[in-house]
Amino acid sequence: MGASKTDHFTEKQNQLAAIAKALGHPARVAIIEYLLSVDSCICSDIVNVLPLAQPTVSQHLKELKNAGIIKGNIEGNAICYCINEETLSILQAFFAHINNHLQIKKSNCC
Amino acid sequence: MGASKTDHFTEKQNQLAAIAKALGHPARVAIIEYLLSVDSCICSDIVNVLPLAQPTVSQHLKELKNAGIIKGNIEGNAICYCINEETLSILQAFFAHINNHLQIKKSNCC
DNA sequence: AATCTTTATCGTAATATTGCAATATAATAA
DNA sequence: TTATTATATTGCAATATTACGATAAAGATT
Repeated sequence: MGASKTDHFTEKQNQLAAIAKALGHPARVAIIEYLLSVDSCICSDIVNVLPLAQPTVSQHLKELKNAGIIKGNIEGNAICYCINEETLSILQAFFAHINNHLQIKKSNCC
Repeated sequence: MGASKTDHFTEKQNQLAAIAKALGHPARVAIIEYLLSVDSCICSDIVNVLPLAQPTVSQHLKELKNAGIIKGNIEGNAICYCINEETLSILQAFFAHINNHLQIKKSNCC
């Protein structure tokens, strides 16, 4: 088929997968890292930083925005992008949950 | 094109993206959650738990294994899968890094 | 107004992913 | 040996992703 069977999974599972998926491209990781490295969150030169054409960068930004990982405000001529902590905290909570379980189990069969 | 331009990004960025990508499917999130819920890591019935055909589950397990998120040992007739903490800790470190930077900045322009 | 700058959208080609039936492999049980 | 059980592989169809040139949209500058 090609389409994921999202209906058969829980909302939480789909939500986690969607966030992880949005981070699942080096360009989008690079965008996040760049947003972190810049003092302000005005990022009008993000295209010049990435080794990709402007429409491609725009597409990646759109996906990060759709996943709720970044927020974008119109700031005159440019767009002001910054990281949405709330969304990333969902993934963080997932990892905390994993760690918690692994510590309880400590099953070293592998 | 369709292929990601991995050459133009750092190894770290590609590594983070690969791990996130592997988690970027609800079935694979469900597999991780199931591995956590089971006391032992002998998971011979993982196919019955997921709403997908056996070859599809096998494919998802392969991807998690390729990304280093799970480890699998042959255990007689079945396969013993369990979570690889090391790999997930890479993503955790990334999030810790993000949080650290966001706390330093506290730029609320969005 | 005319131009520049920045970002978004459209269209399209190349490639990747998802899912499953059919089949293969390999260890166990009868 | 002949099932049985558990997992992997192959092949293929449907769909999604990635990338970019061309073009559009919208505010800023001259």
